[in-house]
Amino acid sequence: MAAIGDVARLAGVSKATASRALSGKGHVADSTRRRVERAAAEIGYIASPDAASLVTGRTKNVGVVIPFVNAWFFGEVLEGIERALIGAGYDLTLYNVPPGGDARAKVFDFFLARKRVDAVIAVGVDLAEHEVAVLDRRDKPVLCLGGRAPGAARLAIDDRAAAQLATEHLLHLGHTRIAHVAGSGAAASPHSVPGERRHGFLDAMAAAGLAPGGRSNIVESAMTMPGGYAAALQLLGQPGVRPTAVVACSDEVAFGTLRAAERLGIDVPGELSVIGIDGHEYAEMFGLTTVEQYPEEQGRLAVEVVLRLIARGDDPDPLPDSGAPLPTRLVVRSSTSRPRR
Amino acid sequence: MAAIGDVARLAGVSKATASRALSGKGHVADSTRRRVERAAAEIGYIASPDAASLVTGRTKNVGVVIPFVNAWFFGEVLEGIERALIGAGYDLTLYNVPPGGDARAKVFDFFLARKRVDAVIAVGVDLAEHEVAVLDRRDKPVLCLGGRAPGAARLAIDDRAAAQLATEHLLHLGHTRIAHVAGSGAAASPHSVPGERRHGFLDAMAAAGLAPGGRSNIVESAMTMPGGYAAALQLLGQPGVRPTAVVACSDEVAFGTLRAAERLGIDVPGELSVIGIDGHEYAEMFGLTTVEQYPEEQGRLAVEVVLRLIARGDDPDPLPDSGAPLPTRLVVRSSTSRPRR
DNA sequence: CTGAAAGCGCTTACAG
DNA sequence: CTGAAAGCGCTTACAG
Repeated sequence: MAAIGDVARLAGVSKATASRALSGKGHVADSTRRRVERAAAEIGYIASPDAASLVTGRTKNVGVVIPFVNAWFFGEVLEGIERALIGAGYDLTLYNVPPGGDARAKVFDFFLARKRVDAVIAVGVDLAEHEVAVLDRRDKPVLCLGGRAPGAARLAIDDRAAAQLATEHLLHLGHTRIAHVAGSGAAASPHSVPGERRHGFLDAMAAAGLAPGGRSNIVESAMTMPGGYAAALQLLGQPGVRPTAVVACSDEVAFGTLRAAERLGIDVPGELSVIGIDGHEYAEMFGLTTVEQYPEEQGRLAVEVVLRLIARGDDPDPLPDSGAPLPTRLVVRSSTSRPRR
Repeated sequence: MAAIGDVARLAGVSKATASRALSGKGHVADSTRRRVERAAAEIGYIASPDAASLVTGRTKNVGVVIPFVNAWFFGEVLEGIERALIGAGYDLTLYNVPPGGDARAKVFDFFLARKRVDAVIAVGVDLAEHEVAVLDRRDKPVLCLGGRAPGAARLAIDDRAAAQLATEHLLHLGHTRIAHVAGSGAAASPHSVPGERRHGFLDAMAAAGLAPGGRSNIVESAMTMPGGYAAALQLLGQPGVRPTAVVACSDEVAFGTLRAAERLGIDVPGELSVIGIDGHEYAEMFGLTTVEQYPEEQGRLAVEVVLRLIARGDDPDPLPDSGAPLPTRLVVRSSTSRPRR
């Protein structure tokens, strides 16, 4: 295909000048630049990124490590990242690393260990020391969105505060028998997203002087709609005193809880208030009160930061970790109300 | 970082031999190979893919053009593609090209026009002649999954047959007043997915001798849960004779229809049967009867085919287009039953 | 402002 | 089976 030599020949200049004219780096006379640009357009020349990477050491490619594609939050983040990257002229190389899968080692030890990306955005995963080390050695910045990695920059909402706010909303309405449908692993991994949210729930309950909860009012489930459905069915179907409100670990879990309530003939919000966390695009349709976060915007922001990290090279700039948590907002809809007396 | 020269020096061989030993191409004495491998492992050497691409002309990278990431079908396909690609040692470069967006031109004219990918998998989009031409000129195979492109290989279910089967299920149960919640653009674009499904509905109705439908029994909506909800609210809320069954264009639309029925106090399946198409992971929870397809498996298959296309080079092999449509299956659950007499 | 030359890190004929 | 050399397509000092 057309190479830069062809453009140079056609424009009657050297390859060096053609390169400078096209990249905009270095001084080139205006008339020369136009001539080169015309020649390039004529033969449909576009520089080979691989050849350029080889000499510049920059690939203009960012790797994204993400545990799920097909879950609302992650899908939104991914779309936000993609849009921002394309806008900046960068490619996005996708590494889907499901929890507990065997793909993970291969991705870190082989794919990411090569020099195919300039940086990595890790979404919702915690990286081990040795995983970061591989990238550090290659001088590849790592940015964590949500998860954590030793020594890496990090962007995240305050999950604990979000769950606390959700719980306080219910307390403020007058609820006292409040249950929490937590994400799986919440109790076992206190620093995971489900763990932090569970803590926020407990914080708020404790501050209100309410029993910080025997196990009875916290159940765990997969953070999906069917997960929430199954868990809520158990929680709400038990004979005996029922909670008057549920803090769901995520909006999807809340949707499942809503459906379980309906199946059991429990009126929402008359007999049961339900609040979620996330700001899922379906929340409005379900009338779900929730603490919103903005994953697409988070993805966009992650790209902004990572591009800065790439640009700064080795400058010991302050990490953006110091920044405040990402924004979050309580949106009240029809799934929560005062408890029926 | 470690380059192949370092490995060669450490192993006491030439770069050529080191390259051959590591790539497994060309003959190398077993003892030499082991020595080279040990040396590579010792200094953590991994070949730079960019340098290799430059000489081989292969990037071991496949581009995926996809209109949405965050919609169940597309997310599943993407995960399937990613898994298969990683398994084969290929990278996946993601190009999210939402319908009507301005990203599309940039992706085809710039990103895909470079030589960064060996092939392109286009999921659920129809490509214009000039879009394929760009890739053809660079000898990049294109595989369409779902959509179409002039001259490109194609993999797809038979959407028309799927909708026809869904409708026949209802007819077989004894329904005659059957409505269709179609996807937007169904009437305007007969060859789009919603268009084909609408046709399948009409085929079945006509074959049963039922009025092929004044506009009254077909409504269009976005192919999402809120879209289906809004459309079904209109459809079912009208005073007058109500349909006894609905063929939803997709499972998500069916979920929305279910929710609309519930809101209107219409019992499913007592007063209304609902069937979807897709086999969404939530279908079981909703008790939704549906015609399943298998997007993750489709993604896997797409990779298999595209890798074959890459390997064959310029051989005029038969395109896999000739193949049968991808598999599909009717799964009956609790959302459909005989109409109440 | 422009050009000749070197070199980024590989792989692949071509000899031996 | 192995090595020396050329070359993939760029960019970037270095001169001028």
